Amino acid sequence: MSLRHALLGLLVDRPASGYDLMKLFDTSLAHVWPATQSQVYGELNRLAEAGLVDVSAEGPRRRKEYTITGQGRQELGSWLAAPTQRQPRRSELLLKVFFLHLATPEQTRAMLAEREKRAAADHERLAALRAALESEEGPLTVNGRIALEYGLRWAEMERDWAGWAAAQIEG
Amino acid sequence: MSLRHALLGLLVDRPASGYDLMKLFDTSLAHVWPATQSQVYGELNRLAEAGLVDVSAEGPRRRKEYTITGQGRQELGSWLAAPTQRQPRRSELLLKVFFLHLATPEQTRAMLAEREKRAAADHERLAALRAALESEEGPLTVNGRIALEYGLRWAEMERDWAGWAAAQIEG
DNA sequence: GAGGCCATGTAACATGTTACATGATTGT
DNA sequence: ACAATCATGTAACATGTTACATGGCCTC
Repeated sequence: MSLRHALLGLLVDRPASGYDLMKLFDTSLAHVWPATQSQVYGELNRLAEAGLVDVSAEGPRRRKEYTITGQGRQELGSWLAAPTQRQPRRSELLLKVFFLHLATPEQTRAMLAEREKRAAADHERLAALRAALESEEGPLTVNGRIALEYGLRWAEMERDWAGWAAAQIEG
Repeated sequence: MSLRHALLGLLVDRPASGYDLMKLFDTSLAHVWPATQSQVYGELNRLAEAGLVDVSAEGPRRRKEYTITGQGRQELGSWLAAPTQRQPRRSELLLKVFFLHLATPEQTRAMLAEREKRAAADHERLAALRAALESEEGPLTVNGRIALEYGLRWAEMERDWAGWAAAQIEG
């Protein structure tokens, strides 16, 4: 149900239409919580039905502008305060690791090397981004920096793990 | 489509019924690729229809025993060799981080502290498991150790990140 | 007047969850 | 005979993806 909270969170800043929100999903939220058009428009209707947002204005081209309600803010607040499960419960990578004995050592090492390469590339990309952000000011970038750091540390972890894992493979 | 590959992988070892496979999902694959009964039975029927498995025997209580076919092995092999995307594309944690400015510094620090605590607990649990596994022998545990190490490093990363992030919050 | 952007939606499909339905066989 | 376990499935719902449908408005 987090698409719902993502929409509510975006609507706190200012009222917006589904179209506006879609653009925000495609830009700022693209790497954190991607969403499709159908999802956004559908969820906005459900949100309005549930009283968490209101249609505050109608504009040209059937434009509907949504505003978050008090009930919506409350829902968002309790979501933010609630603890979050750690987890991608399903990992295709680890599933492959589970079946490693079904491939040759060469195949396995190649797979892990590929993974290491990708993680290293991601790490470099994010490190460059962090360097670029360091010169910028403003409280708006604090969140971004914290999220970025997560991605950076994760890529680093995975890169190192893949290297270590390849060394464990015998033969 | 990885449920399909998980089933094929399990069937390489030996033929099995849906019931047998469910038990394997609940034990060995529980943390890597959980699956429900409905999914397993449904996918097995689809797999048989696609010719990737055969019903090799029928037993008491309508038991159907499935065996992987040559085509099934081929499908499994190419899946194992193919590169895997890095990714949980959606992260509820990072979504909350994105909206951190909507909560008070106290709430934010509490949320991050909770996360740190959970990651630390997971880390300890896995470290104990690794220690227990160290005394065991056999090539069957190599995979398990590699997967375990991933979880361990991830928990460590998250624990440290949460501590660092909490320190970034002002006020 | 034509092309591009604004704007909202529906339909079909894939995957996964939860709950329910049904019954056979085995061991005590 | 009764309970536990074996065994397979269906139905309803939630979430997400892809493709398609429809049309208004603005600028050149």
